[in-house]
Amino acid sequence: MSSDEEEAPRRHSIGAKRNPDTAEAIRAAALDILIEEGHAGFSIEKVARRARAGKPTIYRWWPSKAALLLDVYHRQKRDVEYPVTDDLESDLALFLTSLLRYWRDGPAGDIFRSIVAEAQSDPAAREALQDYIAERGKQVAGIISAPRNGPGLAPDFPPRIIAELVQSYAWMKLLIHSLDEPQENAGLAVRAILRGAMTVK
Amino acid sequence: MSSDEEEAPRRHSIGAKRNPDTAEAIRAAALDILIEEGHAGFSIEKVARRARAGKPTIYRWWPSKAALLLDVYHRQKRDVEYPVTDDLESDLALFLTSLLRYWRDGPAGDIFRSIVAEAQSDPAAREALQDYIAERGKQVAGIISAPRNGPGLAPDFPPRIIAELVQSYAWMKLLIHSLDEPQENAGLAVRAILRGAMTVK
DNA sequence: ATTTAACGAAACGTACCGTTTTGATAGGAG
DNA sequence: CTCCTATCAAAACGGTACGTTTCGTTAAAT
Repeated sequence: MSSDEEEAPRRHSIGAKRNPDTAEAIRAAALDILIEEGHAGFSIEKVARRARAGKPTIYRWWPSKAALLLDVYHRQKRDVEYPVTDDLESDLALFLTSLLRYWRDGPAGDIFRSIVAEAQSDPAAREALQDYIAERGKQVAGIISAPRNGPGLAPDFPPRIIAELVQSYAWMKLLIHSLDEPQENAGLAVRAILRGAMTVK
Repeated sequence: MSSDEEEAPRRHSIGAKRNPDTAEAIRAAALDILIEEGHAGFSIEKVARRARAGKPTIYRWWPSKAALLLDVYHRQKRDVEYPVTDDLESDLALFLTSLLRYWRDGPAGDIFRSIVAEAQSDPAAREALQDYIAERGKQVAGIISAPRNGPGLAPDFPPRIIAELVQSYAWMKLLIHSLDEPQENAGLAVRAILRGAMTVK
């Protein structure tokens, strides 16, 4: 149980401009701590220690925990598919399962979980999260509204609602740590959303 | 800015058994603080001060913040409808809109938000939350699977998936503070889930 | 009458918050 | 080349909350 836990390159000011190494060390430390200790063990103080950075340096560039987490999340390589084929249902199912896998297999899920939690305390984080989900919602709506030869969305149906349904399903699975359910469930959810779960009349 | 902010009945031990007044004062203080200051301002220390209770008393009966919050949430009068008529779609829409209204108009939404946030740090809270959602899921599945004269769920379709879709939609609206959207959206979501959003083939 | 358990109050050591101060560093403007 | 300026790490600040321990009290339980 050392005090810095791995990495610790001594750095210092490089003059009257931001040191990119410091910024990167802070982001890396934040990510590592989140992975190793989870949201409960995450603090700016620990990030500073591990990155060998001063706390003021962190607060100088990231006004809050949420800002740092959002930055780290956005810089993660996003391995999520947004396919557009002639089969809307399988496109949406593929999006959903790839999102769930992306959250499950890498650190992205842990980060996003923390952001959602933080957004319940920090109004600025909440706004950022609202904007983010709206943004992603548009992308999903892009899948949904793309021109297809096969059957598409009913013309009067707002694609945003469908996007929200898919997204919120993924959110809940993330937040209650049920990302490792069988893939069939996600497929069934998408099937319900697009083709309905009721008996045909 | 007084130190106790309203209520503060002096209490003491009533012998070798739990004092129900103390328990109630603690729950009331917790609720008030959550309403007035939100999740960010909520702490066991504040609850103790406001309830004129000792911190050990709180920890004696509620092992964590999450336990206290869950207790308070469960004791809220639950004004949510679980209707069963011959029209499954309107039943589910009524459930969903009444849940959203319940969260929006009273303190229940604030409490539940805090619980979800807390569950991202506290494993015990997470388990409790998993159990809770499973429990509620069964109730919703009860609506869905109830015998009806009208058309019901496709026989091969697991009701749990439908329940989860409806619940997760409500969760997201809660967590990003979008409970005051027009009711039509909830209706559209339910329509999609039950009858599909695609053009009929 | 004695044991037992809960209670409020105070204090403990630890951790983190967000901010301030200090002194070293080196780019940028004139 | 010289100052100005912004960044940096480090240390310390007062404040808050954590979860626990210690103490003196109250009164039910036995």
